Amino acid sequence: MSDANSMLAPPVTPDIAPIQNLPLRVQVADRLRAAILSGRLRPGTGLVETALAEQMNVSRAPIREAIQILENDGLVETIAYKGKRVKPLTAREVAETYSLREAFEVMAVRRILEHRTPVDILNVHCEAMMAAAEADDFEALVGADEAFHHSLIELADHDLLLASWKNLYLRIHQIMALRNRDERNLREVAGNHPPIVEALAAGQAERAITLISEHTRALAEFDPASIVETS
Amino acid sequence: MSDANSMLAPPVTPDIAPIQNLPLRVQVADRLRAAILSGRLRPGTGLVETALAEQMNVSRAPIREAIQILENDGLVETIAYKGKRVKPLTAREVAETYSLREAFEVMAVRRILEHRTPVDILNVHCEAMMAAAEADDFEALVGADEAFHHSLIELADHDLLLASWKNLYLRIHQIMALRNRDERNLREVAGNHPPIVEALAAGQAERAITLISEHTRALAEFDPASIVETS
DNA sequence: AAACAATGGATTGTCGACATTCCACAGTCG
DNA sequence: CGACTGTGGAATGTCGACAATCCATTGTTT
Repeated sequence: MSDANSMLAPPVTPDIAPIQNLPLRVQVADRLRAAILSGRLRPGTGLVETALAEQMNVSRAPIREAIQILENDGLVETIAYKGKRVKPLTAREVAETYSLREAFEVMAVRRILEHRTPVDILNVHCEAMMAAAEADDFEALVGADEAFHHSLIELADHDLLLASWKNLYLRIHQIMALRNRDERNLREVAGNHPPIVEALAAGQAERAITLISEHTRALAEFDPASIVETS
Repeated sequence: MSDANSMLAPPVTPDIAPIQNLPLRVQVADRLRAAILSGRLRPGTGLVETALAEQMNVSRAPIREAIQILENDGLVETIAYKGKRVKPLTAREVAETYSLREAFEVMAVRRILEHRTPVDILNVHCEAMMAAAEADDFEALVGADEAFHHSLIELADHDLLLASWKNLYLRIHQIMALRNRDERNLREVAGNHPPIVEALAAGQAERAITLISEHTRALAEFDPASIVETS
């Protein structure tokens, strides 16, 4: 039986997948977050603990904790003794979200240039975007775009910046899911990425910062008004 | 009885002060936060729910929620089924905290200049700092410094930036409480503020950005190594 | 003696029940 | 009619008890 290796060979048998036992609050939070980010739970929707608990067949405790997690994500707000609801999105918040994102991405670019970090990996994502645009695969295009920017922030080698950016990007996910996405414009904007990589690789600070700044602003200007909720 | 005014006159009677009934979790969170920010609860200290519940004479539920609030503040971390503890501070985290703060303050300065926002209010805090320095009142000096920067961010008129800055400043509080503060240097640094206000008032963009950037970096360079925890 | 299994303590995770608070709606008094 | 009062429902807030998990330590087997 002790055939050859002393270490356990990774059992790649697909049958018995790695059984994951996450706390209920995490499972609940993940589900609710996905629902919010996909737009299925629209801003303003009330979240009632007892109802959710019954629907998901768990007690209220994990529901409460899950909702608090989403509150930390900035996706839900609580009004004491009254109720919790998906945080409404005002036009102002949307604008602020994008402007803060711009600041984060500019900061990342600055750090990449200061440290002369290699940026080859960004080309991979650029190519993925091109391929997605060719294949008319809109979802893949959006995914590659996020991967590009995520990598950009990661290259800045700044954990706190990365965490802040991720948190902010949650809301960007939500915004993108809610508005009528104009596929043509987005496809245009996709073409902005390669020049950014070029400027970074060439160490052209001013140009890189200007490009990333304008790129982020372009993303913000799709339709900043189609989100506002009244109820 | 209906003496003169139709509206209820504000009963300034000091006897019956506005009784405030905050949720227990908030009271608990406030207390714990104060303890952490003041350095009484040092990084690495374990937080045991049952112990805290008994000490504070409440059940575990509000304790759990309070700790989760502190987790959102970035002051506490949880290891599932094992324990919760005050988040240890690494030298890297301290450096990242200050560099992100710099980015926030620079962003605020940029916005203030773009909108030509009047900055008179900042002079008030500058004067308060001078007075505190004269009177050798260290606590007041620190307080006025925070008030200055808080006002600076507020003038940027960007709610999301303000919220992010406040959250970040929590950790700066903690850091300042933990390290051996060098009063002389801080008093020197205090003198940096008036030129910033001047540059802002004069609309000198480059100068203002450079000044606020250098000022923030100076704050970071007190003693970036006296914090690290091992336990 | 070394490796493995089991047991116990400590801590968090989850549950169901009860308490508190707020709001809206009715009811009453002027 | 208008304003105040009270009552009910609905939601969150809090509680105490039990379950699940991890880790260290002990015991056992080879």
